[in-house]
Amino acid sequence: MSEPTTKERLLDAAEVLFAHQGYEAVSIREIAAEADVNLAAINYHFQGKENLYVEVLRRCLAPKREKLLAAIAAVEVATDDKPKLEMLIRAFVGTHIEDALSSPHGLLGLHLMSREMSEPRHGAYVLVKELIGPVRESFMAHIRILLPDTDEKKIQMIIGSIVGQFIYYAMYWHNHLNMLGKSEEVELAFMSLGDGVEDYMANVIDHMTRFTLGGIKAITEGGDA
Amino acid sequence: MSEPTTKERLLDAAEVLFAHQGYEAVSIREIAAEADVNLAAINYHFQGKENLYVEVLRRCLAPKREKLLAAIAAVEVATDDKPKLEMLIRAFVGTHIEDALSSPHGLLGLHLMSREMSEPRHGAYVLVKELIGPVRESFMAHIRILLPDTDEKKIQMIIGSIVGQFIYYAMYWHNHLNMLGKSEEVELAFMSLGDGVEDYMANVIDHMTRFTLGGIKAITEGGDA
DNA sequence: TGTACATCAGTGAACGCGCGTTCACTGATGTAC
DNA sequence: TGTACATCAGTGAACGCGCGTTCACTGATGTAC
Repeated sequence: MSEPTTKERLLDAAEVLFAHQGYEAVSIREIAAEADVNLAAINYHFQGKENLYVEVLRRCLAPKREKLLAAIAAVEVATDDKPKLEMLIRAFVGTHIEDALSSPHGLLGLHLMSREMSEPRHGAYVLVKELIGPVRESFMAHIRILLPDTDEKKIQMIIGSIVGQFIYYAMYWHNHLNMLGKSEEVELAFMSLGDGVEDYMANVIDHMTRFTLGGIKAITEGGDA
Repeated sequence: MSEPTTKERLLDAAEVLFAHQGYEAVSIREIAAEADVNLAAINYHFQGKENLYVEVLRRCLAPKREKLLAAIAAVEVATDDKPKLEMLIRAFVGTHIEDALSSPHGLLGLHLMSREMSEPRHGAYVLVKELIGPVRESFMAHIRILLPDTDEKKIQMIIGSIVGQFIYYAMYWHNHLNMLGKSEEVELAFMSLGDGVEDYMANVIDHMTRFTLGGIKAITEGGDA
């Protein structure tokens, strides 16, 4: 492949920095230095820091959306003799976790979702809605079919419980990585983290799938209230 | 009561601002203006913005810890003919949610926990460990007794699932409030929010208790893996 | 083929602003002798 | 009781710094005639 253009190098550098430190904590001087590019090039190519951020997000949320939609759709065509609800939950949770922990792209997307959750600032959150919204719709549609007698409110709460969990578990891993570098005397580790990222992901996916299925069962089988 | 001192007014103003906007987004000029106090008074009384933040946190996390420890302890002395696990979960989740949504104190504490989760910056997170750590220990000890044959790893994951959920639900409400003011055309509302904060809290506590109990059942009754 | 002009990627230096912080100061209250 | 000094809460103005952004510019490539 040919060597990346200035614009691409800026996007690459910005992605890593934003993913690890968040929007405000990164200065465009850092980004320019990391990309080995002139400071003014950022404004030349992106007309400002904000817009660079949006472009970085667009570039990392789009593949995430495709992966998730594909994973959800794959459940549809699976053989009928397996419990579809479990497959659906595992596909949704697994794809999210793996995407978030396997690449800076994924980490950034997650960081953003988490960030927008606690402070929905700039136009960035419109992007989140735009790119992640369809995934949510698709997932909800499948859940509705698999849990036909469950009212909308319960379904929304179930999804809230799932999203809350995986954001927490993914952020937990992310912090673990960050803390390793700083090596202060304090330990963040509430949970043991398993043996490497592969091990951690497998544990989390398995736990979340079982826990969530149990939760759904408890929510849907009782009387409505 | 006597009129609050300059120091107290600074703490009060800083608490509200930090709780709603986070640490970096608030300038000490805003705080001083809101407290109707001279700018330099912040450094006179607190030797810097960072330390003011820490003092605000200390003031709001300490009562939170006491409430939570009391709620957990209350389960211990309850009559024996009720399911203790459900009481414990409900007490933990309910106290957290109610504290977080009923006062700026609580909201700030939650915001911090969430913030430290995604970016464990300054010494503030040491405070979180110090003040919230004992709550976690107490909760875990009770869980261990109620689920005697469950290994430590599973218990840690269960707590992760609980904490992830309530941070998500509390932040969701918080964002809802923030968005109301801005009134952009976009809607944040993935979930319907119920009729006021009382209604929302009741719904969330009920949902989370049932969902979590179901999840715990599913995790603990199957074979180990 | 040669000249004139337009477009475009990239550059170096500076600008203006808001930030947290500092400093010399005031005026009131308390304390020692 | 009176004087001298120390302590303390609070003040107004300025400082230095890093930030995102702007501006005039260069040099290379493409296009028209």
